[in-house]
Amino acid sequence: MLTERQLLILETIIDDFIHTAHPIGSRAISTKESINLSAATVRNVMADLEELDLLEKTHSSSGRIPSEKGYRYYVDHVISPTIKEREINIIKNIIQDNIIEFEHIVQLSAEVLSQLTNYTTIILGPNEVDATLKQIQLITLSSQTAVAILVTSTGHVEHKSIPIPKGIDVSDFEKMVNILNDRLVGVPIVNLAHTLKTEVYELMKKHIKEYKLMYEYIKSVIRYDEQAKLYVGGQSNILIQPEFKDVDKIYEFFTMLEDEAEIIKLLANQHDGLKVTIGNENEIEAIKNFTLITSTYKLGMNQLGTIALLGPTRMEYRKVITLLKSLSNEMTDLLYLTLNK
Amino acid sequence: MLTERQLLILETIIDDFIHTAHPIGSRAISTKESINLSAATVRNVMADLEELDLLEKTHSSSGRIPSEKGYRYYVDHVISPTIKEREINIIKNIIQDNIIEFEHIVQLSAEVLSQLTNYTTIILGPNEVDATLKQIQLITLSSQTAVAILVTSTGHVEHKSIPIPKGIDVSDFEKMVNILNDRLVGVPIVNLAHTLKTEVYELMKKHIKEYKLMYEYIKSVIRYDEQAKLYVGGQSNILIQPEFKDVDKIYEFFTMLEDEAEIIKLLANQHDGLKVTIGNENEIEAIKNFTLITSTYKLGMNQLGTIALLGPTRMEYRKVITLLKSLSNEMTDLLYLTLNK
DNA sequence: ATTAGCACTCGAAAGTAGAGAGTGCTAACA
DNA sequence: TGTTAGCACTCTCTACTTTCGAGTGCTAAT
Repeated sequence: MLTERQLLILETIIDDFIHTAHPIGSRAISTKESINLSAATVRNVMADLEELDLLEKTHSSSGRIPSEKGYRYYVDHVISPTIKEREINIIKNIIQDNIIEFEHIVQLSAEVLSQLTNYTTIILGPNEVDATLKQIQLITLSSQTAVAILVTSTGHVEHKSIPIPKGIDVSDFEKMVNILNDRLVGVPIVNLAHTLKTEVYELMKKHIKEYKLMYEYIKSVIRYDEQAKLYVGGQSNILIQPEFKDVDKIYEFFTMLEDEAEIIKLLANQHDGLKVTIGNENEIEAIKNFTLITSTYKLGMNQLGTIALLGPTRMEYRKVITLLKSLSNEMTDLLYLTLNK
Repeated sequence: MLTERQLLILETIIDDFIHTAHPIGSRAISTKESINLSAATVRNVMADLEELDLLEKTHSSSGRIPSEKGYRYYVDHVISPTIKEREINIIKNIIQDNIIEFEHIVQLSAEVLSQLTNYTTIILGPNEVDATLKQIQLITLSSQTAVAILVTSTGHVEHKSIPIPKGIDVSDFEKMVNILNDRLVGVPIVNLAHTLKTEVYELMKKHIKEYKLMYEYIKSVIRYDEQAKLYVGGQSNILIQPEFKDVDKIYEFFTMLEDEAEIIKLLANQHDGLKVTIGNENEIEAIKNFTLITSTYKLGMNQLGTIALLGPTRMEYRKVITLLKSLSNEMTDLLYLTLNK
């Protein structure tokens, strides 16, 4: 357990470093209003904190910077969320003024969040595992092309244009749509293929001429795109941070962001609530120099998605955590309001 | 008009510079197999080409680099598209193996193009000005929320989730959908609002209880999102280019890419066919250091979209132009095949 | 326990020197 | 007359050195 003095100095150093990105010396701390100690005394405390692995030096005679453990301590013990009403209101207003389209809200939130924080925002869109099929439609555009549209109970719309194989009679299409709507509506998205095989196939045999061909066709239609919607906002913000002087680092960062599969994996596994992962605590190699803060937003009992902020370990934790918490609450409320009443 | 020798040397210098990004000296040119001249002679020719503003020096005793005018000359006079079958086949195969969803094809093409060229690809999706409404649907998710789905004749699907205002009777919804499908199908997308007002409004008066409320509601539904689909691929590729040593430049570039409105403006105004815009020929300040190559792809008579490549003025023009031409042809063919037969 | 003083360390910035690539010009050559 | 070899000159790039200052740890005094 740290003494009060140690805690005060640790906090002051981290706060300072978060804003300057330069190592903090003992003199700079001792001149602070809140601290009535000489530089020498501060040096002693700093040495203690270094002994505890909460601070580091970049070289033998440099000032101190926080270690990852230091940040962790700071996040766990020091931060008392000071709510910045102004910024939260910005988000509230923007969201409420734009109740138009669900996915639009998510995107917008990402942008606003990124602007307010100057970090990169990643939003993993609604996870549809619990959704059921609300309606399915096949619309023929020409004798050779059709558009398939699937609507889920959560209001998500999936569509594909697919060429109609030769041999399938257009008149069979309507029959088919009726059968599908009769049998598949209400079925969980993830079970569609299975239900098609067990329940619908026999029916098709009776009513559809080229039922084998049609079956293969429908199978490809309902193959639900597992791929979650990913939205990344404010990528360029990361370039403002002074730790990105190096083009190699920038390249690494952007390449990482382009690997959607990896990011989805990263975000999909987050548990409920807010989580801060600092530096090497991250499992993915490419972001071991970053801090990732994730927060989930929900609809009723079903987890829907994840909002994340990605920035240097030197992050404005206080501000960011407050904002993120408030945003995911706001979105949860809003989605609940929009979709569930 | 340039002499044959001048042309040869200009071409050789540009070719070289495109790959090395370093100023080219006279000796380097004279040792080339294709050139049987001494360095001194080459120097004389180079001085002539500089006089013509086709080459530049970075400082008084440096080698030469192409000027923007030089690139322009190179693009207009020198390039004889040497088709790289291998790369074109890569694109062909990828496109043909994935005839699933129209927008998917566009995205995929952007990715492949970016990988093959190492530049940033921007694709401006289908411009739907000539499309007509194929079908409209309103699906109620709950007593308070509905999803509206619009399908166009080109197979484009637009959807929105919209809260149902209090006062609208759910039973009126079906009537409404019937009226809409009866009267709006076949109407050009851009005229929907007008037709709704002139033709549908009167009908609504007769059949719908809260027709005023419903009218406002439907109006918001059919407000077609003009916003074209923009897809940017391979952003990080630009970082490979040696001219991007400078973080400021990188920042400028990415900020520009994030300004979608600006980019859409840039690409939407392109005429048919392939167009190369070098450096200061670009109207937008932020890309005056870049070359933009655009190519349109079409469906029948209607222009559909624009594919663009953005890279340093030192660009592999030969390769890029060939690829882009072939890709837009390929996409034109494919879309024609998919949507129009 | 706290602080002032001091010698020491290290990195960042500025200055210096030399090497190398390239040019333009002149004079010789085919 | 067009081409080439030779040479002095220019400018950048790199490596090395020097200097400066911020910061530390230790010791001794308060």
